[in-house]
Amino acid sequence: MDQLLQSVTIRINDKLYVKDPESSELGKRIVTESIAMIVDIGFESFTFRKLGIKIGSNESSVYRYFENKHKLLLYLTSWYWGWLEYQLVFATNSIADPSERLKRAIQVVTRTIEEDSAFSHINEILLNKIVINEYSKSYLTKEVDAENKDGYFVIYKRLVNRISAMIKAVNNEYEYPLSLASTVLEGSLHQHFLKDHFTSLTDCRENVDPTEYFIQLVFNTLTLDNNG
Amino acid sequence: MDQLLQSVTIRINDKLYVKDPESSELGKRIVTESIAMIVDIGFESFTFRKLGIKIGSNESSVYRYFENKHKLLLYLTSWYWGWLEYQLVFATNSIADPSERLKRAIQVVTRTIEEDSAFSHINEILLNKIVINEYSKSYLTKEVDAENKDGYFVIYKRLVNRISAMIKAVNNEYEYPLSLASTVLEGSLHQHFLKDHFTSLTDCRENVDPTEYFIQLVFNTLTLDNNG
DNA sequence: TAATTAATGATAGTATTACTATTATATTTG
DNA sequence: CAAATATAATAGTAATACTATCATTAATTA
Repeated sequence: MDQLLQSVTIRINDKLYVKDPESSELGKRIVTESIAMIVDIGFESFTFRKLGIKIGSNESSVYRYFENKHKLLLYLTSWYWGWLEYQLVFATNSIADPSERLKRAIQVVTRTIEEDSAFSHINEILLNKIVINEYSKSYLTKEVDAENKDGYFVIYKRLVNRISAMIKAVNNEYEYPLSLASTVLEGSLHQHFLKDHFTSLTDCRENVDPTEYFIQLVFNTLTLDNNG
Repeated sequence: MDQLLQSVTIRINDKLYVKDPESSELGKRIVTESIAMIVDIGFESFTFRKLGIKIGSNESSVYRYFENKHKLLLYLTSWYWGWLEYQLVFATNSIADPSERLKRAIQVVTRTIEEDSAFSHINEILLNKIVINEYSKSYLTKEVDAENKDGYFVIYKRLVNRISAMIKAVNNEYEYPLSLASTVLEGSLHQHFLKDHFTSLTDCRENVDPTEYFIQLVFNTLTLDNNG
C-alpha cells in the first residue's frame, strides 16, 4: 500500500492557489510549516507574516503561492479530504458485501489518525487536527455559495456522495442517505473535538473511538428504516 | 405560554459581559442590532465600529458592554441555548412516556425556528440563523478549555445533558447517550446549514425538516442497541 | 435645586493585520 | 553569458481591535 500511495497525487482545484505549492521547495515548505503552525497557534492567530519568519522566507513570497489564509485553509482541507477519499476507496474497493463495505468505510472516515504515511511533505496526523478544529470555518462564511460554485468543496462533496452511495447499497429504501453520510463525516469531527475539549458531552474517550458509535448508529437506522 | 415566557429571563454567565446589556436601553439596542448585523454581513465582517454607527452610538460605548465580539457571540449563543432549553423543558414537562417525551424533545431542538416570540428585544428567528452559521466559531478556538472552565458553555452543556437523560430514560442500556445527544444538536445545525448551502449533501429541504430524520435515527438506534 | 455620580459620546492614538507595490538579488534555463 | 524567473527586502496603506482621555448629558440623591 505504501508504495502505491507514494505515486498518488491529490489534485486540488487550481483556483485555490496562485502558484502550485507542489511545484517548488518553497511551496512545499509553506504547506508543511503552515500545517505545523496552524496546529500550534490556531487559525485565527496564524498569519503569513509569522509563517514567513518561521520558514526563513518572506511574507510576500507566501502571497505568491496563496492569495490569503482562507484559501490556504481550503487548500489544506481539500488535500485532507482527497487523501481520506483515497484511503476510503482503497480500503473498500475489494469488499463485495455492501454491509461489510459500509462498515469499513465508516471505520476509515471516523478513526483517529495515528500514523503519518510519511510519503510527502504533509503530515496527516497534524492535518487531521486542523480539519477537526478548523474545517467548519472554511465554509461557515458569507462567501460559501460563490466558493461552492467555484468548486472549492468538490472533494468533500464527492466523499459524502461515496458514503451515501454505500448507504444506499445496503438499504435502497432508506430515505436519508445523504443526511446520514454528512452526519457521519461531520459528526465524527465533532465527536473527536468533544473528546478533547468537552468530555462531558461525549461517550468517546481514549480507546473508545467514535467508530463504534457511528457503525451502530448507521446500521441500526438502516435495519429498521421508515418507522419513527 | 406567551404570558409565561414573558416573565422568564435567561441568566447568562456574567463573565460574558462587562455591563449587563439587559440593564439599559443602549445595551438592548446593542444586542438587537448586533444580531441583525451579524445575520446580515456575517461574524467576520462585523465590527463594533460598524455596530456603533448603525445604532447611532459610539464604538467605545459598545466596548463598555462587551469586551470584544467573541464574548458578544458567546453571549448571544448562550441566550439562544437558554431559550431553547426553556422551550424544551416547557414542551416535554407534561409528557410522562419516555419515548413520547424524547420524540417531543427532538422536535423542539431540530425544528426550523419560524416565529419570533416577540416578548423581548431578541429575535429568535435571526438568532437561530446566527447559531447555525456561527456557533462553531465560538468554541473552535485555542481558548476553549479556559473558557469552558470559566463556565462559558454551561447552558449548552446542560441542554445536551437533558437530552442525554431523556435518551437514557428510553433505553438505559444504550452505550452512547451523550454522543447521540450531542450529535442531534450539532447535527441539526449542520443539516440546516446544508439545506441552505449544500443541497447535494442532505435530504432535508423545504418541508423536509431535519426533525423526521433525527427522530428515526435516534429511535432506531435505541431500539436495536448493542449489535453493530 | 444644586451637587454628585453615572452613562454616553467624541476624539485620538497604538499595535497588528492583511494585504499591494516596488525594487533588488539570486537562481535557473536557453 | 544573457534573459527570464523566483525569491527577498523594504515600504506603504487601509482596516481592525482595541485603549485612553476628556467632554457632555442624564439620572440620582443630599
